[in-house]
Amino acid sequence: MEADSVIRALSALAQEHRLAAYRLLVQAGEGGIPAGALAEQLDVPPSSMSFHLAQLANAGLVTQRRESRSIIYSADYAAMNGVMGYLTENCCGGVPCGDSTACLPDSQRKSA
Amino acid sequence: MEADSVIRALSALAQEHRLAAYRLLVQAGEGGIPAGALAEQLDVPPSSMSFHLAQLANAGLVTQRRESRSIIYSADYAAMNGVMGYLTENCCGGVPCGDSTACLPDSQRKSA
DNA sequence: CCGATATTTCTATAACTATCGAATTATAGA
DNA sequence: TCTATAATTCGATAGTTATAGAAATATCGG
Repeated sequence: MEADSVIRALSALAQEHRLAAYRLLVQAGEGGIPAGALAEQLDVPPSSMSFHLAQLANAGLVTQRRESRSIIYSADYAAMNGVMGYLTENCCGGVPCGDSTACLPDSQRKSA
Repeated sequence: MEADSVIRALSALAQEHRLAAYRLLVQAGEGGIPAGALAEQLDVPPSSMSFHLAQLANAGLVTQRRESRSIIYSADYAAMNGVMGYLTENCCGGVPCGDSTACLPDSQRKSA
């Protein structure tokens, strides 16, 4: 992962409504949440929500799929892990440290 | 950790020079790096670097200490871990997942 | 105290970002 | 096709952030 895409991801998350939406999506898992439901839960007008979701999608943090009239957003865990890995890379001056940052939905988990 | 301080931390990191500076500090460990050395390594004018370091400090991501004429900045690992924990909280819809995000310098490590 | 070094604060300007109503596009059911 | 629902794009405005030179502050050695 390179600096530029990490910056886009961090910028995307650095906003009240987007951070809140993203966390709901992270917690929702693979099923995702439709745009309208996010707008309602966060009490943000649909056009604003759409703007924010577009930023998250553009940053690669979420994916979208149409399902009938709804557009369902879900968190992309790989992107999140990439960002966290970038931040902790070679941390602590070479001292070994427990920086295993990993969060995967069931389907992407390596069978142990 | 609450939303507001996480947003400040993410905003602080969502900028080319600050992200680069922060990573150098993360890698430098507890010894830290003086402001001038960061400005030089990143090829940023001192006044701009100072502005950016102030943002990182304000977000709680770095600490500063004076040492003779220099001001030495170091990464605050606890803050970084707080941010990552906030992002991954309750991830993956309740499915247990390896989201142990932790990065500590030697001195803050719990003796196992 | 003086000159040199290290860094910050001030100031102005340019560029970017958020907001949200209105208009538009896409889908579904009768 | 008509109507309702779901979401996005457009457009104007307000607010925030980055930039970097010049001036100010702090520290050190002699």
